[in-house]
Amino acid sequence: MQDPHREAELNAALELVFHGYKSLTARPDRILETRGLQRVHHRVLYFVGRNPGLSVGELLAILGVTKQALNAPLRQLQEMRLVDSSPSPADGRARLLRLTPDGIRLERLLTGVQRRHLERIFSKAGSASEAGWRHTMEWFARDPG
Amino acid sequence: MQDPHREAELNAALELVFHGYKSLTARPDRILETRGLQRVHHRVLYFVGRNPGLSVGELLAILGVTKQALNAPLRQLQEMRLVDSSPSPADGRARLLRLTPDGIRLERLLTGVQRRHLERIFSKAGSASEAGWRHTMEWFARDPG
DNA sequence: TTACAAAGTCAATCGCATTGACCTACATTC
DNA sequence: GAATGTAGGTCAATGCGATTGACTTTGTAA
Repeated sequence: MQDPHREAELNAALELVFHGYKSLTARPDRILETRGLQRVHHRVLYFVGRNPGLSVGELLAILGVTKQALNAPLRQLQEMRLVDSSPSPADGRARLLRLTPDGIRLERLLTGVQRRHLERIFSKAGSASEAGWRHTMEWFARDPG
Repeated sequence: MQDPHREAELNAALELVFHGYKSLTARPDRILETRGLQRVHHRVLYFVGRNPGLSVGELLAILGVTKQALNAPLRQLQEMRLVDSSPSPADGRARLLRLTPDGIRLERLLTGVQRRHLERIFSKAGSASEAGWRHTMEWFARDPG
């Protein structure tokens, strides 16, 4: 990092990443708050919504948290009738998770806000820039850090 | 969001943002941990490093936290001789913050890891994709959410 | 039958933030 | 010069999301 101009460009890029993350979660967080829920509940709703019928253990692996961390929020979502669990026919120990109709509605509301936000940004940036954005972001997944 | 294919693309984009944020902080966090420091300390070092001589109140505004939240980490950084504060000549109430030589070294280590990470990704993606990425990300700053 | 695996729960602790209250030092205004 | 206001610092209580550790129940598999 000899070039001070390049260094400034990379600093700006860093701030763009942090700002992007923050602005994508701000709106859903406000909606969650009105229902007494937090970010973790959205994450659960999102992944259960994308993977209906997944087990608790699979969800833990996706979220990368301990079962103790998941316990309270998941129980709360079940008490609120947003998530439903039933024993697996294949393995009676495993509980398979799915969203209830209310859970589907809330998940669509929360994630919909985020998708519309991204859609708005992509449409302003243009499809060529979107392709470059996507191509760049995909390299993150290939870089262990 | 009628088009299921577009919806899946936007979901993928959402996950890319979250993953990018996580992977950019993972390495610095490991370095911080070896010194008994956390994310908040890096944020302070970064902004003091970019804006030497800024006041505590200005730093609070940039970070968007309360003075109580900043108090402990800032004191710790001063005790570790990474940040230095001195009364403003213009206004004796205000404390102006700057990094010490050790603070500059640690800040360059932490942020350097992140810049090299981004640089690696940009060089793999290519400069056209980088331009599209940047152009897209800049729209986040213009969108109130 | 014995051993292992999936899930759930209780307790203690930590990190990072909040609000509220209060203090000192210094500046500004009247 | 006195009163008021501002910058900063600190203590206490609290919330939330996470951790590790220990233990139980239920069901599967060797």
